[in-house]
Amino acid sequence: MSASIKNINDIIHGRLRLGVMAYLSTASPVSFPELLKVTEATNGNLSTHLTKLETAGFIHQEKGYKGKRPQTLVHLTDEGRSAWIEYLKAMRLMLDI
Amino acid sequence: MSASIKNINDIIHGRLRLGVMAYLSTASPVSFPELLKVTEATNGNLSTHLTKLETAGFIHQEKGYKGKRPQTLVHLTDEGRSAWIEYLKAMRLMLDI
DNA sequence: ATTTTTAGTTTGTTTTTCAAACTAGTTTGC
DNA sequence: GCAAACTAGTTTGAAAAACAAACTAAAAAT
Repeated sequence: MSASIKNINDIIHGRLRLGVMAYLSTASPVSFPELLKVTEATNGNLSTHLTKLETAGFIHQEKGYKGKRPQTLVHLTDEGRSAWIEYLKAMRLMLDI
Repeated sequence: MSASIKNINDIIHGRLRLGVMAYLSTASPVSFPELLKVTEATNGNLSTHLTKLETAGFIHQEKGYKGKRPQTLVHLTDEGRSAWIEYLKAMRLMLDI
């Protein structure tokens, strides 16, 4: 079947996580606050979904400091980039675009 | 923001419902059993999601008979087609494809 | 006539999503 | 210098969604 939903990665497909991945695919690393802005998510929600993406191995959260303030930099991993490319392929097929 | 996840219709975006809508966009009406086959969903799951799509006004379930057996034909509504087109637009933008 | 198959729906559990509340430290205003 | 407000997140509990097992109901097959 050409339009198989089986090939859609559910970790990436979730609405907020999709936004994060799409953004990271063009800009990585990105700070937590910047992701907050572009996704318009709440802190808690973003935090949870980043954890999920990290557990899946698609991103890495680098905990550091910017001056004296803590700052988390979110990196797209190689695995994440591969998964993203696969996701795009699957969606193109499914959506016929 | 160009890649806003806000524009992604959540009713359509759900994995199984996305499969249903994608299929219906190229073939409507379609019988319940055929949808079962192409989506590889369980009956209960498909039934639930069709109800959700119908409540949203995106499909219509025509309950009729094929010979003596009951047969549900699932139609994409005009509203459903519009929503699908919007969804495609939003995804193209988001995925940059 | 009993078993199997078709065509679904209902229901209860599991998973996911979400945002309010919380922690911890920093900067700013008085 | 200290109280208030802000930054940067995490934890947690409630609500929603997903899922499949169990059920209903009728037809077809044996």
